[in-house]
Amino acid sequence: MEYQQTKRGMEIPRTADFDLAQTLECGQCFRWEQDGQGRFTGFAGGRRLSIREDGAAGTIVLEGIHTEPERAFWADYFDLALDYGAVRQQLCREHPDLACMAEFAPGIRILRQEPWEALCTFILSQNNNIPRIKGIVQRLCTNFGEPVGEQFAFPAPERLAGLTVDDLAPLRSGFRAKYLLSAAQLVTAGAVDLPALYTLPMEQARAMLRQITGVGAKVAECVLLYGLHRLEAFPMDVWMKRAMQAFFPGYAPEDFGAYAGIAQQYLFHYSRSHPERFS
DNA sequence: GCCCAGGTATAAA
DNA sequence: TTTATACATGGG
Repeated sequence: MEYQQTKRGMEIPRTADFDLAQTLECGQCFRWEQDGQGRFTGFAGGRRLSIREDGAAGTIVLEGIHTEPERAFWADYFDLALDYGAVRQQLCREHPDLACMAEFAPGIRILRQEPWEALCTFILSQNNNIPRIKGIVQRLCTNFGEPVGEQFAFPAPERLAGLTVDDLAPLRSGFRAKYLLSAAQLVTAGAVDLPALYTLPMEQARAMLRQITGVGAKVAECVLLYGLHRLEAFPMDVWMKRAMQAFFPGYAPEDFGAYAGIAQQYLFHYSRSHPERFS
């Protein structure tokens, strides 16, 4: 996706392929907040960003982004190199029943988040709601992360590996605290090799993640999709199982191919928009 | 107060 | 291999 540089920062076209709210509020990330005017401020990779739509200019503005390394970082984070419009068309062509569903989240993009942060946040997400997950993640950063300007970076696994459940009490994360420690310990010890997950065959990658206590099928799939950008991953929860049975009987996730994760998002948002069809 | 959250570990069928 | 329950906590 092309961009232009202006006084305000980096600007990219506001097309149907990139919707900030759909992308940042869909439950794939937990460190973005919207102010009253549609401006999202978030934190990733030790960097802070405010991003908003400018309807008049027809652009999405990455405010204050003026250097090449910053541009490169956020272009990668928002996955600007992938043509989501083309992917959407391909998916809808191969699976016609997806066409009407894609209308409910056409501008969603799969962020390239850091694997460790995604692992932790999806462990925290289980049997939980987004507002509270955000609160726990914020307390995790302020209590154990390195200060970066006025914010705090996400704490490294080594920082957490030596802690106890009692140490994590300030997070108020409940039963998930012990899961967080299991993840930190296995990652620090090397039993869970996060960089290897980028290229390992999916089944091996899943098995590696599931060594962690508290990482089941759903969390492992979320980590692979949202943390490793393995777009063939297909997080399967109760809703998704019902949606699959209702609309794609006999389908397996892998039938959606290399972009199953994006198809999953269309299906998920569609099913959430039509709860009456699943009662 | 009550219900529930994009689950998982564990113990029974 | 499938089905029930506890789990910690707090948002709505």
